[in-house]
Order: sequence, then structure tokens, then C-alpha cells
Amino acid sequence: MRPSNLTGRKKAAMPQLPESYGVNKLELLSSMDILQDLTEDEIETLMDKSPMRTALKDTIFYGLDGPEVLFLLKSGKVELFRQSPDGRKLTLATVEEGTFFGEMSLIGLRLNGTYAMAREDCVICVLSRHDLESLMLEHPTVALRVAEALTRRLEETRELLQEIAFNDLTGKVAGLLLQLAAEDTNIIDGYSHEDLAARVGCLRESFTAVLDRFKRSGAVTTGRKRIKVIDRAQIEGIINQRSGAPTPAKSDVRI
Amino acid sequence: MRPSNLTGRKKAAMPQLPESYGVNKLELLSSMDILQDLTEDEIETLMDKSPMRTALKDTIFYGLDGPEVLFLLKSGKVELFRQSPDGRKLTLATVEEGTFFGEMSLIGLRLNGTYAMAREDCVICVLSRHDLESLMLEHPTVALRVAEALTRRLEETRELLQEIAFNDLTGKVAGLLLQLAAEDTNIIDGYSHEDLAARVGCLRESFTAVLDRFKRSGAVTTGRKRIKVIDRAQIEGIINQRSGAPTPAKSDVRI
DNA sequence: AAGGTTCAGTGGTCTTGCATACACAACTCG
DNA sequence: CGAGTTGTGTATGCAAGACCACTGAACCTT
Repeated sequence: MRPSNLTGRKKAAMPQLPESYGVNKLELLSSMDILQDLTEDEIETLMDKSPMRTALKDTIFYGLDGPEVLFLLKSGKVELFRQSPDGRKLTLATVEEGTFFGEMSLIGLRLNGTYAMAREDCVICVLSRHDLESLMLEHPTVALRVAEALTRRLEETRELLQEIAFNDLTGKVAGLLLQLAAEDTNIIDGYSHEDLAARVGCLRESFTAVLDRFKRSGAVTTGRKRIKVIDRAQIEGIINQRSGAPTPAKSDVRI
Repeated sequence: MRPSNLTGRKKAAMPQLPESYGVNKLELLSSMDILQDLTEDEIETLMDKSPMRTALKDTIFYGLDGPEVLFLLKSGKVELFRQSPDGRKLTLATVEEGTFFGEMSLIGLRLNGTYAMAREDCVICVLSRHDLESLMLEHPTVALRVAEALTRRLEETRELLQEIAFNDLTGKVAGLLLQLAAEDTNIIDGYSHEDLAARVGCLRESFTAVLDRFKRSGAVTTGRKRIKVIDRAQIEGIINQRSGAPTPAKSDVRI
């Protein structure tokens, strides 16, 4: 079942969200992280230029084609992922509302092999490369925010890279569980084993196997599309024993 | 020999580079990618504020500690890497002259578990977080360039991630060879098997084994710290057959 | 020239995780 | 309610790499 269940998605019989969406467009835009320093007027100007779109849950709305644009995610949740020729999927990042993606437009590239899938119904605002550039040039604070956000993501991606490179599967899964478990409830909800496997780059079966070991040792309990972390400390133990922890490291610091 | 040969580096009996370095400081700064839109005057002002340092080849000049600063690399080559508790090393990126690193200072963080090692003698200019921010706010073009550079790196890191996640070792090595081989000569020079293994996250022995297979099939020839790619096409074939290639992919593009 | 150190090449064993193949449970939708 | 779909649990063989233990060659230093 490897080769792409990406196609067989449910054609949600959900009403197409109306263009205006009934919500204050202004309010939506001002909630964007990178626009937070703009005045209402400035946002309004921007508003007029940038079309507002919707993407239904579980649809891939951006693939290999598509224009060079920056997406501002107003509401919903988007997953960015890549796919290997044999259909394996790797989740690069999950984008939450209030921020952007498609930053490749900054350097005149498309999302470039990366697909974007709505994990929830999404309201998205589209900014052309040109508009984005002038926005950044006219409002340095926006540019600064963009740089900050990009830095944060670069760091996250590096973290992920380190985790994938250093940890064995058990460690990766442990890390993922800790990362995803809600702070308060310690529950991971709405992800299938298949989804989670894609985030650590392994087979679904392998994921299930690891999770099963955790379950047996009492670290988690599971239900359909639901994992509850019981013994956080134990899982942290697993991950620390294998990687990530800052080494004292005897470096010749000298500059 | 796993646990850190990072210590036993050669204490190069090389003359400490003079502070001024005999070269025109102005010229150096204006060769920076992110500063290319500044006037000479502007660069001169900046110049006075930012100290100029040198780092000798093979020294780690930034570790877990250190201040929140942005480094502008004037000349030389810097390798950014992480290390697992058991001493394995993973190279995140190699920074070439004319660009920056230490961008974590933008969000008030240190390099954060990342070490920086000079692979060649380096001349580096240091910018405090505050100076960087004001520079970006006063000169939007600088901010734009920074954002562009960050985007490029994010993309590179994602590419690397995909490569590590999808390819088996053979594929990773193939990708690395293509990436590092000089365009003109097709030679990879100055890296030991140990270095290269660190970049694909495997043991030195495993790297040697893969390389040996390439050698036997006539795709490369080798010498001490020197690999020559003979049959580029063949190596490309290996990598493409396994990953990365854009899938036709039947996406429901709909927005 | 001698001794030490860094590189490169090899063989053998052991573990991990992939591939594959089912079985069954839970959910969905007509 | 029933059929199809999606999610989860297991078993088995197999291959890739990690790990370990050396060998010898190239290079550097004195």
C-alpha cells in the first residue's frame, strides 16, 4: 500500500467555504506573525491586492507546479511534505495558522518538490513574489520578522535532521511523541500510524512495532488515531540516552 | 576511534594572521552577499563597529557557549556541525566566504548545539545582535538579502533531509560526491573518508565500502584525501533510481 | 631515517529495520 | 445494516550497516 494513498483522499462533502468566509478579513491579516507591526491602513492596502482562497481538509493544494507565491495561512493547518519515487512520504514541517509558507518564492523558486496538504480546512491568502518583495522593502520590520521566522524554521529543520541522523528508530519515535504530545493532556490525536511513520521516515509497521514496545513498558496507551503519553520521563530517557544532549565537549574555542 | 577526534587537532604552527591582514577591510566587507546594496560610506560605518577576527584552520572557534552574534565570513571556509553524545559528527553545512552564519542571533539564540570549525584559515567579522537588527531595519535591502539567503539554506537543509531520509547509504554517498565534486575538475580534494562519512551520517568503514564499489565499477578513482569522479552519469543514475526525482504525482491540485 | 599519526582497505559478527503477507477491528457511507 | 475502507497488530526472512579488530600505506615531525 506504499505507492501513494495520496490520491485516494476523501472528497469531503463539505460546503465550499464562501470567498469572504464571513470573518473580518482585516482581523485575519493582522493576526499574521510577519505583519504584526503594520498599521491597519497598511494591512488594508495589502488586503486589496492579495486574493483569499480556501483549501479543504485532506486535499493537496500545491504540488510540483504552481506559481512562485508566498502563502499566508489564516486558519487551518498545513503539512509540507516530500515524496520519494517509490511513494514514501516525508513530512518536512507542519505549518500552523498565523504564519506563512512557500518562502521559496523569495528566491524565485517554486515549492520545489514539496507538496502542501491541508490537514484541516484552510483559509489562505496569496502573495505574489513581487508584492512580497515590495512589502519587505517598504516595511523593514516585515522583512525582519520574515528573517526571524526563517531562522526558527532552519533551526527546527536542523534539529529534525540531527534527530533523523543520530537516533535509531526508537529514538526518533520517542522524540516525535514528545514533540507532538499536547502539553496539558499528553495526548496525540488525529494522526494515524501512517502519518507518524512519515514524520520519522519509516514504514508504518515499524512505527507500530516501536509504539508497541512503549505500550508494553507502560510508557503510553493507545487507541484509534490516539496516543496518550503516560510516562513522559521514561520516553525522555530513551531519547537522551541516544542523542541530542549537549556534550560537554572539549573544543578549542579560540577566535 | 569514534569518540571525538575533534580534540586531537593539529596545533598548526602557522603564523597568527595579523589583525589587519594587509587587505583592504572595505573591500572585504563589500564582497559580502548581504551587504551588496550598501554604499561605501554605509559599509565604512559598519566597519568601525564590527571587530575583525581570525580563526586558524582546523580549530573549533564556536561551541556551545559564546555570545549571540552573527558572523560574516570574509575569507576561508567554515563547517557547521553537530555532535551526538557518543561522539558521532554530522555536518550541517559548509559556509563559503562572502556570506554569513550564526543567524540564530536573529532570534536571540546562540548557535545552539552547533559547532563551527574553520576548514581553512578564516577572516571573520562579528556583528552583535543589536547591530544586525538595526542594520536590517535601516537597510531593507539587507534584510531582504538575509531572508533570501536563509531561504536558500532552508531549502538546502530540506534537500539534505530528504536525501538522508529516502536514500540508502549508496544513494547518499552518490549525492554527496556529485555535490562536492568541483564543476571543472570533478575532483573532491581535502576530505578524508572520515569527513565525508560525517556528512552522510555513517561509519567511516561503511563509506569506504560504498566508495570501493564505485571504484570497482569505474565511476571514480581515488587517492589519499582525493576522489575523482570519472563517470558522473553513472553516479547520477544511482541517485535518481532511488530518490529525489520529481514524481509525476497525481495530486488533486485545487485551491 | 625513525617513529608516530592519520588514512584507507578488509573481514567477520550482530542488530536493526525493511519487505511482505495476513488477520482483524473500527469507522464510513450508501 | 452491510460492504468497503482505513487503521492497527503480528510474524518471518533478508539485507544493510553498525561495530569490532586489524593491516598496511602515506604523511609529518624531529
